[in-house]
Amino acid sequence: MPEAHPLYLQIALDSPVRRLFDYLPPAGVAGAPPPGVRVEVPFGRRTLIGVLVGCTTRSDVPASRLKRARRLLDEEPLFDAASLELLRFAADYYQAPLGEAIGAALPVLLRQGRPLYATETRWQRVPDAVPAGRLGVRQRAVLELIERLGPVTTADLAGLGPGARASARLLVQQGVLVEAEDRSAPAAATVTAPVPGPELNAAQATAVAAIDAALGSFAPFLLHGVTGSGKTEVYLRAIERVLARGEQALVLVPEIGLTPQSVARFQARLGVPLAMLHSGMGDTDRLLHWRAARSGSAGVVIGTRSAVYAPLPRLGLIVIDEEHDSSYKQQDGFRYSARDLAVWRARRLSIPVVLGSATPALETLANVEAGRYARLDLPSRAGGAGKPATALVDLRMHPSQQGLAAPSVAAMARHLEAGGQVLLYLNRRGFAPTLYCPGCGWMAPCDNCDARLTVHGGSRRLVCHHCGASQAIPFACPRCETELLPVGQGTERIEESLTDVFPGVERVRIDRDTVRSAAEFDVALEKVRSRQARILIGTQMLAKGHDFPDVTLVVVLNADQGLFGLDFRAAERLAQSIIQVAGRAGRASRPGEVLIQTSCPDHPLLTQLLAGGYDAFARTALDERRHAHWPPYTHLALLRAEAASAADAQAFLAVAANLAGPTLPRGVRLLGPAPAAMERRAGRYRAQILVRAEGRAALHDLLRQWVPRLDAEPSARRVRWAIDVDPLEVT
DNA sequence: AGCACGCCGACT
DNA sequence: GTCGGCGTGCTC
Repeated sequence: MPEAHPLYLQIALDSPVRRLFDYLPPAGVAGAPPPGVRVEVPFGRRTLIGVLVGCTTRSDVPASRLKRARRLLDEEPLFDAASLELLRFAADYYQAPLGEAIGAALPVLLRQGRPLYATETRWQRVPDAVPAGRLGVRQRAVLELIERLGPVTTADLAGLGPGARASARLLVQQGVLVEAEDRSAPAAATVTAPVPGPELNAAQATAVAAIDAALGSFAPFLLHGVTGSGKTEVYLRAIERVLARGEQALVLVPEIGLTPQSVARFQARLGVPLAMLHSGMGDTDRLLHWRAARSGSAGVVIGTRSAVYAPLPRLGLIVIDEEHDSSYKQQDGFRYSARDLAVWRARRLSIPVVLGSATPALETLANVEAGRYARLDLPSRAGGAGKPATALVDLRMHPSQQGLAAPSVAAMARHLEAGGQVLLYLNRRGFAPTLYCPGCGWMAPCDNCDARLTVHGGSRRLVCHHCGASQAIPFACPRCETELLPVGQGTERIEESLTDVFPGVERVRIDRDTVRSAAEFDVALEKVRSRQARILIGTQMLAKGHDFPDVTLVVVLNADQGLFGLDFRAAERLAQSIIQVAGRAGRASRPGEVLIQTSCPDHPLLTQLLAGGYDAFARTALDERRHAHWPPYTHLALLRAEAASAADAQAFLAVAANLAGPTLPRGVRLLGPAPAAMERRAGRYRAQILVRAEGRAALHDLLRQWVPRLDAEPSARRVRWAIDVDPLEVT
């Protein structure tokens, strides 16, 4: 019978083609399946699994070229309407194919076609079917078991010993048994008695009350509290209220912050089943936890960036811990900000969202300033530890000896003498950042990048921190044969020089070279906690999340690196690092001390930070941003291109600039095309156009016309290009 | 992104 | 003669 109305399925496919694809419904499917179900379709010469996002009776593609979908994989949608809307918004906002956004939201195994629900195989008799030939012992045993119990599961068969499953399969082949996949009952949720939390201080109680009063409506909060002020306790109390209403909570944490200990703390305090979503988990685990979130059996989901898409049928609160953390922005492929999408999701669902940080992003502070977010302050450190005394060490007056100025060494001696631990922070790994020839001025360059090679002593190699290339350290200058000199300080060199400065004092270095896995991190942390190590040397890794209760002195070895960064966010990042790393000091009863080594002690950023803390710094920095027309007072998108030749990349961007149109939307400007700060990287030449807009709507008006034109542009195929909306780095 | 087709160099 | 290099083009 011919169909009365043609019905086409609009399918989102995880393919870089920024388009939906129309298909005829699978054979035997009548009516419109619900959006959100997975569909297996032929695509070119391959078979892909996509997600149905809508049905239509008209298609731009001639009917003769439409293929028929193979089959539906689901009876019910994987995403509810609100989740699908979030994904549509994300794809539109970040100019990504919807299929790519959906791909980010789905566990790998579901993308590969694994069933939505956990299933269990059951075997049962085919009525009246008789075995064709003689049966083996094991096959008879299987049939007898089914005679007694009815349909049996794998677990039942296991009692018959090994090989019972194979026997059952043989019987299926003979037509005596049939095999069915049944939805298995979800594993019983483990519920423990909640452990009561500590007494709240006044500020904490106020914060909890404010969040509690907002439950059931959209209300964004900035929970601003210094390290150790008890933000987590506020999250926990707020989540308790949410759970009491029969709702679920979503907690986003930075990549490094999701440790078994922090999950265990949530689990113990709340006493509800908790799902965890983390990129480090195996595919099977991820699927199990995703299912627990979707079924509602998990009361709380705690996860990193991609957990913002977790399916939560009764979501009542979102928490974003360390909201300023850059790991919330995906830096490749589908470049979304989990923090910003979380706020959007909260608005869509009319629920509160809590952004916690000791060093909020300037964007977030601007939202507070504009009255869009309510601010909740946790001023004092829980446990009453005082603010650390912070001072600058002027490197012009006290030249550093192997990275350490005399006042820093004296302070270290004092704190070690008093039984404290010392933390040295230097955001530069390796032995020395340059290998220099005093004879002719040559500095070992990377062959593939516009960068110098870093000297690594441990491996006795020169390593490029941008492309990963490495080579043996040359014995002498290749140009003039003079003996070469490592110049500058890396964490490795600092650690080595401490042998002379503090002989016999045990130390531990924590950076990507010494700590490659979570297990190694735990070993290093244990050395610190057990006080076996007295001095810690480390990079950014040390500034995030982990507490070092016995550290009483923090030395920031080189603040100058961040003072003159090319990126407009360099100062913000430096201030955040300093405050975060300083927060590691003096957590216990002992007062902490922080020293910041710099050649520019008069730099306003540093003086502001010292005199008025992060808030004072932020006010100044926001003023500067306003005057310089940077975010959060403007909105950015970055079109990056890279190609084997500099000319190709530049040529494409010149075409791209023209494609933006003779008249740009009001308030929109194109800055560039210009070469990237490091033009050559990993052997490819990079260039970019920065789009700056007064208003977000105007920016997106441009992007929605521009990006499809770039897609259609033939010369675009000669380069790799990508668009980054709200980029974190613009250099 | 895959996966084809297609048109020019070094090997059995 | 053909194996295979990666340029160009398409996927409902």
